[in-house]
Formats: sequence, structure tokens, C-alpha cells
Amino acid sequence: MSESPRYLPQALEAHWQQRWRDTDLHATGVTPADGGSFYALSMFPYPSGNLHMGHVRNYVITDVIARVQRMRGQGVLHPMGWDAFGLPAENAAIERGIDPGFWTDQNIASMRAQLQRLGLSIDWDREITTCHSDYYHWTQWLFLQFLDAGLAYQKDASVNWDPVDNTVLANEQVDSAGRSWRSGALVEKRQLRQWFLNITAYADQLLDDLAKLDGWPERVRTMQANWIGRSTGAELQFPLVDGEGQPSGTHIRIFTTRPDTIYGATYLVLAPENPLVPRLTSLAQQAPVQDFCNQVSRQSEQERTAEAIPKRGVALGSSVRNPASGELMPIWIADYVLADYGTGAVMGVPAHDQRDFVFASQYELPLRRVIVPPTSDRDAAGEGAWTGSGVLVNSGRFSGLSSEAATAAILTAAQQEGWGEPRTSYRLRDWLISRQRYWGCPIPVIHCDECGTMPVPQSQLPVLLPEGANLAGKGGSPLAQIEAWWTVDCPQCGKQARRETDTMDTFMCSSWYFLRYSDPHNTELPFKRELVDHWLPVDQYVGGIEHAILHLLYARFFTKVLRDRGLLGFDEPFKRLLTQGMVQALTYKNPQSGKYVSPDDIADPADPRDPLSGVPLVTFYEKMSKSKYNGVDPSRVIERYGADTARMFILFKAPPEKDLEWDDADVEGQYRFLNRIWRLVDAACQRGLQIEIKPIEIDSRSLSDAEVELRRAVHTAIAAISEDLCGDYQFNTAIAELMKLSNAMHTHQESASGPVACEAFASLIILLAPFAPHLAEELWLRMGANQSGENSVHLQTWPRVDPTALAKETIPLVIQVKGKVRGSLQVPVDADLASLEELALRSEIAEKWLEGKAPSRVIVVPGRLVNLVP
RNA sequence: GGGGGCAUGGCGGAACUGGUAGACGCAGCGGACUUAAAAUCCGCAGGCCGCAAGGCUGUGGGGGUUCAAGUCCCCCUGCCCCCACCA
Repeated sequence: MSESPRYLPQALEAHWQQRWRDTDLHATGVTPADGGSFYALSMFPYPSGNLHMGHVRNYVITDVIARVQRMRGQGVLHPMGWDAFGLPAENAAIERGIDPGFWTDQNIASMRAQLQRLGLSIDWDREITTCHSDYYHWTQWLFLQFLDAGLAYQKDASVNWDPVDNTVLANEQVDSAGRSWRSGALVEKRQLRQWFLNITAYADQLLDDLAKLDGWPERVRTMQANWIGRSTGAELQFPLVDGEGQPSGTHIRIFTTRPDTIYGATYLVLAPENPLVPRLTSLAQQAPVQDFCNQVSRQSEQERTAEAIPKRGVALGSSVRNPASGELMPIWIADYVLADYGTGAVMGVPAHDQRDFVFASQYELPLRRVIVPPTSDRDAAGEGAWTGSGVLVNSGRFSGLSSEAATAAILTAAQQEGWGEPRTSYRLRDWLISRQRYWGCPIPVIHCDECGTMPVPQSQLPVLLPEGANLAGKGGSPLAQIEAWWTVDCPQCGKQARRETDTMDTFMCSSWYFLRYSDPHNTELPFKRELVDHWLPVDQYVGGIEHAILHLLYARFFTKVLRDRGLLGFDEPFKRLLTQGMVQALTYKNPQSGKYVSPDDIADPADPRDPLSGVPLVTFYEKMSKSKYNGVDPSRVIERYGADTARMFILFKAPPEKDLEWDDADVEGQYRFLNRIWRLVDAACQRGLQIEIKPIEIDSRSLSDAEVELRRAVHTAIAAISEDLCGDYQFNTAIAELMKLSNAMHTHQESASGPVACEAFASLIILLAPFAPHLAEELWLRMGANQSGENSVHLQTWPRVDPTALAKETIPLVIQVKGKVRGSLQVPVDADLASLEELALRSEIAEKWLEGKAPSRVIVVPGRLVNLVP
């Protein structure tokens, strides 16, 4: 060995990636008899065609976790797939006249190559693609499970209609400005017959089981809880009266969380869309009510949720009787009452609800205070409505009770007298899964005039998407235009029937893909129960916070339903969840025009100016995006520095859950670090050092001081890195520890040899392996540890800490005087409290700062400090 | 309006159950090597005062608990995220 080869990541990485493929190194581990299994999962990507930095961050994090678990002896499942149905493919087909399947497959091929270039330890034999029939066959099969369980149903619904994409949108696909999240078009309302999944039937479980998910970020759990939005209260009945005040035999149901305020209810309000409205409108009020309803229905989402929300309404000209106080109350409709929450009707309690207060003030409806706030809150309750609890007044026999006691008492009375009962309401709505689109999973149902809605028999699955659909982007659902496709025989009576032409929301496909990875080639079932129960729940799920609500909620819902169907034996799919932060980049913007400027057009980065106008630009970090010209292409970074540098940088720059600011200089820094390790190992090779594969025997009594120090550095690093990778993932500090170790090895490289040096190099390379797998493999080979070619560094066991290597004879003892650090002493590690106090009091530091006086108090914290208080 | 989170050098970020704040890196500065530059190696580095020894000060602001607070409690300010007329 004479010439020192340079670190050339491109050639080296290509070589090892090929080698790993050839040796099947990343095949899913068979769980060892004595070890456990570990399922490391990244949220699968939509195959847009381009890998971006957010993907890189996601997959590298999961990869490191998977690699560490393998080295710890776990059988590891680390798969990848494609969330491949969806609008972009259909839009590409519309724009370019190409087949969406072809477009998607091409994108998958190019993204797969990019992913493989990152050196991820993915088992590609388990790859799944949701738009392939061997996958969506089972999406359809699972839909039929929902149908069979009575959890899938059709109903006419007012839906969000996107006039550009010609499709129905879920509420969550409409932004706060009332525009489609994809097309940006203003969303209209339409009535259509739609398929729904009854997720609200599982609302309680989905909410209550959040408590079990202690491996999830707190904020994701709160977001889900808020989304489900359970509130407990009562449904109360207000009897309708005729013109003479006599009961007319019917009643109006309202939902309230505050039955204790019922004596303060002075009017009743319905949503304008409430179907009772026409019947309750008096002759005289018909015109104004009609006008008002028209006005509201024309109102866009935007207007209804505008900053200062006006509350407008109109009286219907009819009345109900307050079932508690017996008073007559007028019935109104108002735009602040939501048709699809509770019963679409509320009791107006101006004194104790802020919205009712505003509304009643405007229309001069009577206000009656029935809750007296606690003395301490009297001042706060001065203006507006008092919405807290208190003591009841003006409330008949309930006066004098606390809000809490009154709620219970009033509910009991309501139940006994037949005018109400306890009730729970949810913000969560049933899940609308129908899409009038081509590029989705067909809903496997047949509509027969005789037999009704029939499931497609399992033997006829999958219902394949027809080829040659007209994807002009006009005229509604493409499938509905292919008569030859939708004309079928009824599976029951055999008469001509019509196939369902809606396809499923793509969230359906992604709600169970993590189950399929456990048994991806099964042609009989979506998955075998033993396999799914073996690998799942997912031990570590990694993905973006943008899926905190919908995807994760739907996946949990699927899991619970499938458990109830006996298809699997667990009820939460993801044990631990890591939501990684965004990747941001330096962004240039012209503050006058508001336009973004590409860094390529900037002459002097020290003084960035608009190339056209010369206006000084503002700079800030923002999420990478094409429209902001701040994207950094992963491929270019890999071409230049190699995948290992890219991996190291992205892990080191920020903790995984925080946003990460891309910085080329820091990428260089990581490249330098890998080069330093390369040279360190090279120098050792030049000295003839080789790693022995057999266990290293070290007699600690015969070591030099330098060797003792080196061993301490090695085992400190092992301890710290192991800790950083054991669940509370801190890849940034783990890499910092690797740097410290390499610095220490550099310092001691002349003075350590033999087993101690061997141990150090073996540990360094193994600890590096999950982060920079290619470099570690190469160094492992160069140090002679893989002569057979079958002893890959990635098959090594994670190193163990030797506590004796960490032991010290003396440690620094901090001396504080009155809580301020004044110096430190080296003291024997096993010194007792009395001698530590003694040492501190006799020290020069004590002499200097106590000026001869005896301290009034001495606090001794063994192993840390002595605090002398004068 | 409701809920959740964050605030530490020029920058990204460290800091165990309260116990030497600023690990590690980036940028910077000084030195070595070089004709020179790059690379590499050695060193310096929160701020203020001081030639130095050293001292004072310092984790968004204000109060508190404690021998001791970045860490715990209360109030305030600023920023980010989610939900939002949910009765």
C-alpha cells in the first residue's frame, strides 16, 4: 500500500449499490428467534416524477432507523411504494393526450432510480403501486368489507363542486378562501348522490384511543382531537305552538352543551337550510324568508367565514314554548347556525353565548341573565355574554344550583318529562369518498333497477379501469361516458344493470398500504392475518405534518374497522410517529413587486438586487418550491458530493422534527468531515493497521494514558450515539458525537495501536454505517474486515458500551460561592461527601472568595459541585 | 375566538431527573505549509472592561421559588402551526 487513494463518492457509491443489489443485502429480515421485529415506514410518495428534498429527508431518516434496528439484531421491514392514483396523472393525460398509467409508470421509474441513488436499505421486492390492479383489487375488496359491515352508504349530499376539475371535493380540499386546493377555482355547491364511509361511527374510539398513542407528537394528537371535536351536551325539544299559543303537537329539536342556561333561552334559531323552515314560516314572512335563504345560499364560503362575521337573520313568524320556563319564544333563521352540526337548530341564550348576544342585540331580542359568575370573575363578565359557569338565578326550581349540578338536574327533569336527553355531537363528518374522475380505484358496485345496489361479487374483482377513456377534461365523469364499460348484468337477477362510475378518493388507497407491505404478493387476500399481525403495528412511521389529520385519521379508522372484521389483531396502526420538518431554502424576493427572484439571476449574493430594476431584494428561508425559484435538486447535490454527504448534511443540520435551512456551505462541511474520516482511515492503513474480525481482547491494566483516553472517547461515543438513536431520535447530536470521536482518534493516532486502535476504528466505521452506508462499507473493506466479501459492515452488530472504559479516577468538582461558579478542582471519583466538603473548604478558591470566614451553609452534590454559602 | 408549539452567540443548533450555558458544525480571525492560491494542519472566538491576571454581564421582557434556574411557577411580548359562527 503506497498511493493514498482519494475519496471519490460517485464511483464508490455506484459500486456498493450494485454489490448490495447483487447480494440481496436489503431483503426483509427474517425475525431471529431471540430478537424482535421492527417495521420502519416512510409515508409513500405521489409519483410526480421528481424527488425533492422533503422526500430525501423523510426517507433518509427512516433509513437510518431501519439500519440501526438491523444492527441491533431485529428483523426489519423497510418497504417503499407509490400513492399512484390521483389528479395530476389525469391532468397530464388531459393536457398531453397520454395515458395516465403510462405517465405514472414513467414517473415511478425515474423516482425509483433517484431513491436508489440515495443508498436506502429498502426491500424493493415489496414495492407496491396503488394504481396497479394487483393492488387496487384489494382496495375494492376492502371497500366491500365496509359495505358488508354497513359502513359504506350512499346519500344525496350538497357537495363542493370544482368547476375546473369537474369533480367533487372533500371539505378539506377546499381552502379558507373557498377555492379548490388543486385547481384554485371557486368552489360551487351541488347536490349529487355520493358514497360515504361512516367514520363518525368510530368517532369515540378514534378520539379515546389517542390516549394510547404516547409515541405520537402531542400536537398531532391534539390536532386529531380537535378535528373529531366531540362535545357532550343535550338534545332538547321545544314544542311548537299555534297562533293561540296552544301546542300544535310537534316540536323542534336543538343541540346544546349548556342545558343549565335553558331559562335564559329567549328565542330559537334554525339554519336557513333546515328542512323545517318552509313549514314554520308564517304567511306574512314567506317573502323575506325566501329572500334571506337565497341570499345565504349565494354566499360563498369566503363571505361566510370573513374576518368580522356579521350575524344576520329573519323571524319565521312562528313560536315555540320553552319547555323549562314555559315562556313563548319566537323562531328565527340565521346565517350563524350551521345546518350540518347538531340538529341544525339552537336555542338563543343572549346572556350566556357571545354569538347569541351579538345577534340578539342587533334584532332587539330579549336577554335574561340566568347564570351569576363567581365573585372573582365579576369584572370579566361586565360586557357581553358570560360564557363561564356560575350559580343559577331566574331558573325556577333550579335557581341556586351550580352550573354543574343544574346541568345534571335539568337533564334528569328533561328525561322524566320527555323533552330532552343527553347527546354527544361531533365536528367530524362522514367521509365522502366518491370522485367523478377516471384515474382512481373504481367503486365495485352495480346498480340494478330490480335488486338495488349490489356489490360486485368477489370472484369478479378487480373491476378494472377501462382503457381508451375520453380524457378531454370535459363533460363530467369519464367513466360515465363509456357505456360499454358500465353496461353489465346484475349479479343477482342477471338483467341489464349499470356499473358505478365513481372512483374512490385516493385517501382510500393510502389508508391500508402499510398493511399490504407485510404480504405484498398475496393473490388470495389483501394480506394474511399471521403476517400482518407479525409485522404490525408499524414501529416507526415517518412523514410530513401535513398528513397529521386526514391520512392518519383514515388509516386509524381502517385499522379499527378491519380489526372488528377479524382481519387483523391490533387496533392502532402506528406505534410511533415522527413528523419531520420542512426543507427550506434561501429565497429572494423583490419587496416592491412581491416577485420572487432566482439566485441564478443575482450578480452579487452579498448585495442581492433585482436584475431588472436594481431594487435591493429581501432574503429569508422558505419551503422549497419551483414558483419561488429556491428549489435545490437532490440529484445535483448527489452528483457533486455523493449520497453520503447529502444524507449526513440533512441529518446533521437540524433535529428531525424542525424545519431545516438548506445551506451549501454546511453541505461542504459534511463533505469535509467524510474526507477527514477517509484520511484518518487511510493513515491507519498506511501504518498497517487492520481490523481483526474476531472479538477484540483488551487488558485495561496495560494501557498507556493516551490509550485509556482513546478508549474512553470510543465508548463515550457508543453510549451517546446509541442513546440518540433509541427512540427520541437526535441524528444531529449523534453525528456531532461521531465528529468528536473522529477528532479524538485524530489526536491520538500516533500514540495508539494494536487492539485499542482496532477497536476504535471498528467502532467508528460501524457507528458511521447507518448515516453514510457507502463510505462505511468501503472503509470496512479497506481495513481488511471484509476480505471474504460476505462480511458487510451492515451485517455487524451494534457496538456495546464497556463501562470500565468510561471509568475515571478523578473528576472535576465545581466550586461555587453563593451559587456562582468560582473554579473547579480535580477530585478522586470515589471521594465521600465529607471529604469533598473538606477539599472545597481548603481550596484556594474558598480562601479567595470567603475571605477567611466560615460558610454558613455548604451544599455538596457528589460528582458535580460544592456550593459554599457565606 | 379556541387549541398546540417555539424564543439560547454572526448563523444552524447543544445542555442528563434544576447543578461549569454555548457541545458539534457553518461563517469569521490568527498562524504553519505553498512562489501564490485552494486543500490540509495548529490555534482563537458570547458581550463589556483590562496589556494581563482577572472581573462584570449574559439563554425574548418582568416578577417568583431555590444554596443554585436556559430548565420549575406567574405575568407580558413576539413568531409559527392547527381548528374556527361547532351552539
